[in-house]
Amino acid sequence: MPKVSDAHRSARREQILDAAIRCVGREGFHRTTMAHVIAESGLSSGAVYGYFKGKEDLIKAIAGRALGGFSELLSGIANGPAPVTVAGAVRAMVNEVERLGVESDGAFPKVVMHAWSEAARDPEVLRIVGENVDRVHAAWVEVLRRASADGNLTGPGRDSDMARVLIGLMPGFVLQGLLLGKVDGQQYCDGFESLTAH
Amino acid sequence: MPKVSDAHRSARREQILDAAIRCVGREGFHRTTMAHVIAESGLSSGAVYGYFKGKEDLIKAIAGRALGGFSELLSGIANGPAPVTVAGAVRAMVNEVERLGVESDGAFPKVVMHAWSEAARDPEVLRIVGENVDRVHAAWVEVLRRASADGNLTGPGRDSDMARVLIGLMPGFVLQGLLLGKVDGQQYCDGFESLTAH
Amino acid sequence: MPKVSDAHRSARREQILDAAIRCVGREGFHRTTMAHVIAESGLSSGAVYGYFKGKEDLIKAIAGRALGGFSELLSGIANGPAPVTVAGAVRAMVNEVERLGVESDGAFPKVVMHAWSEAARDPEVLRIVGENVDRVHAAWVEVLRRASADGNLTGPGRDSDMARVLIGLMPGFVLQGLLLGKVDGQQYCDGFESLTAH
Amino acid sequence: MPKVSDAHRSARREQILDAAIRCVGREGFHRTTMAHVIAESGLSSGAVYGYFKGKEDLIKAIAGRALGGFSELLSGIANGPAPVTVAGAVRAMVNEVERLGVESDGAFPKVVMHAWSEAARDPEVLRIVGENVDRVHAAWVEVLRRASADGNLTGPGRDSDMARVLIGLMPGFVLQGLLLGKVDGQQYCDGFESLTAH
DNA sequence: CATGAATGAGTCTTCATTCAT
DNA sequence: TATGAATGAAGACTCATTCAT
Repeated sequence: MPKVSDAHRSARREQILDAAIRCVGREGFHRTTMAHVIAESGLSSGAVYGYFKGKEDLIKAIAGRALGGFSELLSGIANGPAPVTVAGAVRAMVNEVERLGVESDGAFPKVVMHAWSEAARDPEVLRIVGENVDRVHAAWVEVLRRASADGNLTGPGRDSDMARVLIGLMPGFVLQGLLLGKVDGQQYCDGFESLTAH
Repeated sequence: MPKVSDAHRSARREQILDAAIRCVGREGFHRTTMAHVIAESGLSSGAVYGYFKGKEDLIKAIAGRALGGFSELLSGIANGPAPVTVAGAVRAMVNEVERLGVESDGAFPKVVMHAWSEAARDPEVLRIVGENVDRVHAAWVEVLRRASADGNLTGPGRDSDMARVLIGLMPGFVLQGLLLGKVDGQQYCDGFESLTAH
Repeated sequence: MPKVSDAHRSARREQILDAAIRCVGREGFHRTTMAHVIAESGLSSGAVYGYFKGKEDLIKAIAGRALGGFSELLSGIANGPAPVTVAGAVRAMVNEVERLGVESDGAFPKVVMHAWSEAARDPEVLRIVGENVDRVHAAWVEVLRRASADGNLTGPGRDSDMARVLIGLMPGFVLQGLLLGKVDGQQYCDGFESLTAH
Repeated sequence: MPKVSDAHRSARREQILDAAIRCVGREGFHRTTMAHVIAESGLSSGAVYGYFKGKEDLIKAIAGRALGGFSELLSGIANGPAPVTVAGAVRAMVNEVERLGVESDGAFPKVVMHAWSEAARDPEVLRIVGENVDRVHAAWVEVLRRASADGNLTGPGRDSDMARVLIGLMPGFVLQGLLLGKVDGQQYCDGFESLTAH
């Protein structure tokens, strides 16, 4: 089938990437074999290699996706119409993690965890994940400034440092969700509010 | 009766485990081969297999170690002589992470990350890591109670929920330390204090 | 009746064959992939397969070309107007090898070498190359007879045996040209004359 | 079986190399698969890879062997007790080629051909084969000088140039032996003598 | 007719584990 | 007990060829 449209090519790439994400959610990057991905995608090995140069390429593509939307989410809040509180933004972040987890049938938090682990050994993945985290950091800083402007963050303190801690809430939540089956997002947010609003 | 003393056996086990941790710090669990561990330990393959049943056994032993001392650290604070604040305990935890990182020549945070990732796919590792996290959770609850008793935690809120968030500070710190080279522990603590003490 | 003229078909075949020869000159028969040939020819895979049944067919076509013109060259000398000497014919052969090497940008001697190597394992190629060599042998016999008739070959000896040796001068020259960068044709001819005319 | 003697290791290497040579004699370098070599050697894949780094390593080892003994043969003649003639040395060379062909059950000339072909595309093999040819060239020069000293080579001419031609007699003989089933060594030598002693 | 995406058998290579010495 | 050579089941990737469009 020659002369395939760009849309078709791009749909095929997604198809493979989705299959790969399901596999990685089950087995991690290194126990996922190309044969698994190939079978899960419903394509032939040759076809998969036509869309991704190899396993590393696939891993990098997955890592790039793993933390895709969070900076947008936070930026959206920071620049949205509603008054902004830090606790509210945390709640939105936690809700998004839970939503993605359900949507992906549990794969999302595992894939994210594997991506972080992979970043610890592969400089390319490190760069990709690091850039994502930088974007999220910038978005948290925006949120903090807006919260401050809205009068909901009265104390002193460098936004950059606080943003670091706020970023850390996600790995903390994801990890515990993974380890303990299901950490209740509501309770996590309550815990955060209790700590910050005593 | 064994020909070698238990102390000798135990020292050999440590020797292998230390070698394996260095390897895993470099390459992760699945890219670390038994040949790497064998070479790094300076023993023969037969010898290594005399102390560990196989690679899985080694992985589980590493995972068991990865988060070993934190519950004791926090319990010590909770039951220590000095007045306790949450921020102070966070500071102690962050210091400990930094100390272990330096002591292990950078391997510690990476190994921890790999252990969490592995917990996402291996139920055995999940159990081991989960138990560790449970102990840390219990220790944070102790810290919170003591801080409350010392009059340093005035607000309402369930200790259990707050402990979840406090646990989460470690993955957050470890991850960012990994991704961004070196997150300054001092700034991380400052950020936490700013968020909580506005 | 074909929609494209025979001349067009034939030109396309040449185009593909030339591309394939360049590829084989670079990588040999077995490391040259059809994808290489397709890219080098500027056609589509379907087009290439329209002109050649497959890779084997292409290999045989190249092998058939590799030693094409030498029997004609020698026959031409044997039946030409000028007085014939063996040394002169050798010189003509060496010149032709050098000319083809330059013309093909270095591909010719390599392709010839690969064709001989392939003849050692593929009976079809063996037949093709063997027939070529037989023709060259017959042409050398013609040359020897003419040289004899011209009074330039005085000794006894079976023409057939001498022709075998004379054929061998080409592989010897091609091989050394390949291995040693560039064997000077002049010196090679001088060496031959020195050996034969002491 | 640990602690194997060097002799054992070296015997195993030979065992693998011999198996590989038989395979290459049948199928050439690139159609010989590692699986063929492994089966022919009677060892496991892991064992073969314990003695050779990979297929390339095996190819280079074979190429290094292909033309091993000829410089020694010629040097031996040049420095031997008997009076030396060029024709006699050619006869010895031809006999050696025939002997090796018989000894290897026909593999030798084919492997040599494949090695030359491979030298045309792999710089490493080129170096190995080129060094061998250089040694043979030096040995032919020795032969020519000795023949001269013995009064059996009366004409002028540069030894180096004549040696080039004499080297070329081998590829010529090997190739024709391959292409035409069996070129008679006796007749080849007769042809050479007729050409040089008219 | 031409195109080039898709196929899938076939290759090289690795590595956890065993066991004869 | 200690050794390390040997095993062989996977695993990642390639490439000649086909055929739907």
